[in-house]
Amino acid sequence: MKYNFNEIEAKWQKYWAENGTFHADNNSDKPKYYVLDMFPYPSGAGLHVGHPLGYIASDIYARYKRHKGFNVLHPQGYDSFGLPAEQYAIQTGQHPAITTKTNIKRYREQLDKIGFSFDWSREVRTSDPNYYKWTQWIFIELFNSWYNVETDQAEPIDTLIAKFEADGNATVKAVCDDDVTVFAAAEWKSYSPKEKQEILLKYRLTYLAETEVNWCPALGTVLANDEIVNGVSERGGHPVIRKKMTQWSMRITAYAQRLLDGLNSIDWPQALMDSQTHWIGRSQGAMVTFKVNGHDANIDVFTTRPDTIYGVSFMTLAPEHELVAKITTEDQKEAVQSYIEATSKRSERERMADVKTISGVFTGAYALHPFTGEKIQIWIGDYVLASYGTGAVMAVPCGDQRDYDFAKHFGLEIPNIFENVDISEEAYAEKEGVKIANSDFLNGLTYKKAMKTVIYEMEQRGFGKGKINYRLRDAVFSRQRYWGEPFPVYYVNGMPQMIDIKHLPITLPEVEKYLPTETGEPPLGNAEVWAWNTETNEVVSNDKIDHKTIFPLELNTMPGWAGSSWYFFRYMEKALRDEDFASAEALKYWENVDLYIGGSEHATGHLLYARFWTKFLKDRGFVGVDEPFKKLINQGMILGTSAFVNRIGFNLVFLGDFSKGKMKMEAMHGALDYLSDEQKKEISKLQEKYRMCKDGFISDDIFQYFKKENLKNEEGEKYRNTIVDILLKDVQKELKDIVGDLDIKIQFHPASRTYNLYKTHVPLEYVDFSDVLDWEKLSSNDHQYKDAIFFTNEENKFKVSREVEKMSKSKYNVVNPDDICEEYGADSLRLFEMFLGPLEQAKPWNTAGISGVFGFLKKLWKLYVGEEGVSKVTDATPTKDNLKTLHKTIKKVEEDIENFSFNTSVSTFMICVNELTAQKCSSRDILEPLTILVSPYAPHIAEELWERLGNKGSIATAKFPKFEEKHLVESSKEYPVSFNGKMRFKKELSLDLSKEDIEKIILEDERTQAQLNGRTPKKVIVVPGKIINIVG
RNA sequence: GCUCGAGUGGUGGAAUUGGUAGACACGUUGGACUUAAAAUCCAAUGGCCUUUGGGCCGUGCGGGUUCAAGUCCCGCCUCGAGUACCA
Repeated sequence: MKYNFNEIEAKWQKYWAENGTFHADNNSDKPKYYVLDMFPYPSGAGLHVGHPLGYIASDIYARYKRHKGFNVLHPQGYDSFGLPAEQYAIQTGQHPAITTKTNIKRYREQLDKIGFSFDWSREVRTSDPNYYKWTQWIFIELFNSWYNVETDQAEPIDTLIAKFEADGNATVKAVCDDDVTVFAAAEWKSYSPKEKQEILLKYRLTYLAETEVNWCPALGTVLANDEIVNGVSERGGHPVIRKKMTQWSMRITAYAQRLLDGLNSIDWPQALMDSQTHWIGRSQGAMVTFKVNGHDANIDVFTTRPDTIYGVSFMTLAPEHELVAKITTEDQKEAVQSYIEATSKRSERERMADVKTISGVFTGAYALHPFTGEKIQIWIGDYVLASYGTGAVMAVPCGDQRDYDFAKHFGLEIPNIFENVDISEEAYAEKEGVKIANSDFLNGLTYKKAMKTVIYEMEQRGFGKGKINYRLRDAVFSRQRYWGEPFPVYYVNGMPQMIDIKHLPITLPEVEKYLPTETGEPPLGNAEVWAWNTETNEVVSNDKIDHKTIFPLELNTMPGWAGSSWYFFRYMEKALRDEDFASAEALKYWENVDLYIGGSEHATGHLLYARFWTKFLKDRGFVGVDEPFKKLINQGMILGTSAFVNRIGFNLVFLGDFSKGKMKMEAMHGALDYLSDEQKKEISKLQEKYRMCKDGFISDDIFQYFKKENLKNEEGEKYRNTIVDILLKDVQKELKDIVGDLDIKIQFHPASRTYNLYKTHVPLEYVDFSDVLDWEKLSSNDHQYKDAIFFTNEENKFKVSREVEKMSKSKYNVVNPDDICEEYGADSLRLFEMFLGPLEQAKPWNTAGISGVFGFLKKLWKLYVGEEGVSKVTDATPTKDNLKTLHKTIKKVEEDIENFSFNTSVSTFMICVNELTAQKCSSRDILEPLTILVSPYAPHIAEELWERLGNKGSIATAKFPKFEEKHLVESSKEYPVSFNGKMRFKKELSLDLSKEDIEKIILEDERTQAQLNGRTPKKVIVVPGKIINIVG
């Protein structure tokens, strides 16, 4: 009987769904294990073969853990808020909720076909109001919290208010805005409620503040730092400018150190931890205050090298620095003004691309060196970033290359404060290996000692102190978008008010248009019913706003990362609840995610924010763990193999182009005068047509030849003319149909001597395995190729060229898993995706190899099932070889799964089945355990064979076979015998033999004698059980 | 520029603590079965030489350590990923 995968897979998928086979239990005697995938964004394009790679890996692990006796939680859901749904809505007017629902349905169908062991009963959708109710709840809790530095954790805001009431804020150690002023308890009590709220906002973990944000005009929204790549938006690649706006922010900086420390307790890829470490960017140094000469103003600078303070010869401020306007002298005003204007015009990207150009301007003002009291010039320059540190630097040109270059460029002094160091060419930026000189009390000290000494001195004298600075910025939390979580916030007198938790969720209002309003407000500005009635506690129509009991609601929505920052906790509960996001028992039982699999692109976004929220929830006692994901694996991207056609483009123009006034009269012989208007029109059409189809496509083999030989040489010229001739012939023929015998010549424009070569993606469906393009089908189906000319090779075939790149719709290189499931089955797809290579590695998709795993499954099937569907399995006692094969496989597969080396276990299965087939093994004692081994990888066929073996119910929790060493114990070994490290022959020897015995036997072997050819070996190395090496 | 990772047959990739390089597949070639195709099975398959015994070369390049190096050390080259004036 044939291996009928379609039938088997449908049967078992139905069985699993009907029996709830993979529903996890929150009470169990078994140890728990939580396996999670990064949940997908349900895009309109559906799943491609790259998506399931990580899901297959985690599914194998989840199924393996079930066999190993764990109570496994393996949920799945959808990150269903987001930009693409909204942009689709803008284009089509379709409500994002509807497109999202459609997309989710499609995703679910595709996922189900692959046979994942997901517990769908716990499904999460971030756009579901019953889910985002709790996202809103977390936001409120963040608002109602502050970060106490003394206890090093978040606390309810009430404890802060209590401190204010008792002692004012002087003794409070909190992470807060820089601009808080000191007040006493009495003052606090005298403040109006509004003043109190304004002060508290500076302490809250989520706060509303006017800050410089990344504004993306094209997307009409602000973006967080991690959403910007190379100075442009991650989505769409639009320019981003800096703009001052009032926005919600998350005080993630309060957690900088804990986010850094936490990395030591988790098992994540080094590269990922490195990028988080770098993103957080801890640097240790000092904050130093410089007085501005003649002004009542100070410039604070952060430096990692306070030891070089005597090398300071000027200061540089960012052009945006707030003091610039104040301190600039009358003489320099114009120069400074025009410099600031020039830099502000440059986009972030331009500034980054152009790091070599040194620019800056002197403000005319001077600072006073805190130790020497010397006057030092204050400059502005755009190499100083407003967003890092204090936006100002103390320039030490002898010790910092940027300061050095700046000083050189503007002819500033470069004092040397290092012993025996040449700074005539470049700065000396090393910390170690040098002693400080010309620095008063620091002379002769090394870096470490000088640091300690100078910080101590500065603290004593009161103009500086040791400080740790982080690169990490607070995260902007507002988005000017429609399709996101609405804030549970309304405004009274411009002050934000939280809606009481018991009235959540505040659901997204209906709007007519999803674009921002004309006044620049977010799309929620289009909502007509978007005001909060504080008496009835409901959302009411905007026209009722009276600012007494009915107030306007927040118009921004939350960013994409809000819903994904806590979803892993939601899965711990069986269903959505009214009273909490998950019960305390469920949270306690499941703790955190044991294994998390997903892409590395979330390194500084999702994975950082999720850690931040988890730590916050832990501080406030809502969850019991400090880190959300214990172990994390990044799956590599599956790349698509795109197909290109090479295009050679000529400028095909009529001599005498009367429509463009480019006529060459001598070529015309006045012939045009005889043309009727009708004919002129026809000729115009013809021109238009051939302007449109000025392309010749060249088969790749010919193209490669020309690339090598160049079209300009003689051979190339000949070919070029051939193309031209073919084109010409067509044009002439058509022209003749119009003008009859009139003498109108068609030629190529002189410009056609130049030609362009370029590539165009073609859909993969027109290309076969041997890269041959069905160009006839392509040109008849695809309008843009309708009039194209394809130049084929000698065999009259057209070959495309190939390139490996990221799968995307626009590149026509997307491969859909449904087709594979249909043709080879889900088990083949699963095995094949694993067999492609190591999980973490990026790899191109190439379907050619799928027949290998498919063939394996057929062989596996044939081991159990005979021609007529009769079971081949017998109760025969397994042979020694049978047992050896089985146990070898158990050992390897177990090791491989534990090491996430799924590709090698697929080969192990192949070897095992090949061997058992050769051994004609039919023994149940071998085949039954083998079924369990295969089950995590190819669950459908495993279930079917398990049933055919006479077992009742699912194989899912069958006990993983136990490896027994005794079956692998050998009495002899075929030793490789090497001479000077090169293997020459093999000899079967008993493992009982001593080193001496082995040496003796080997030296007596005639092949050894032949190799030695009379020489005496200098040395004989015998590693028992491994190798023999003879030197000499 | 900096940080990290990777370079192995025609292709994807194996190779435990330094111990038989190329497992397992794909592809290719030849063969069996078949009217034919598909499917299946068998054999060969790193390169070069060969008197058919075998020999030489071979894991990006150049050195080194070692009885033994894809694996360890030093210096380069190439590719990929991340990051980008971080004071």
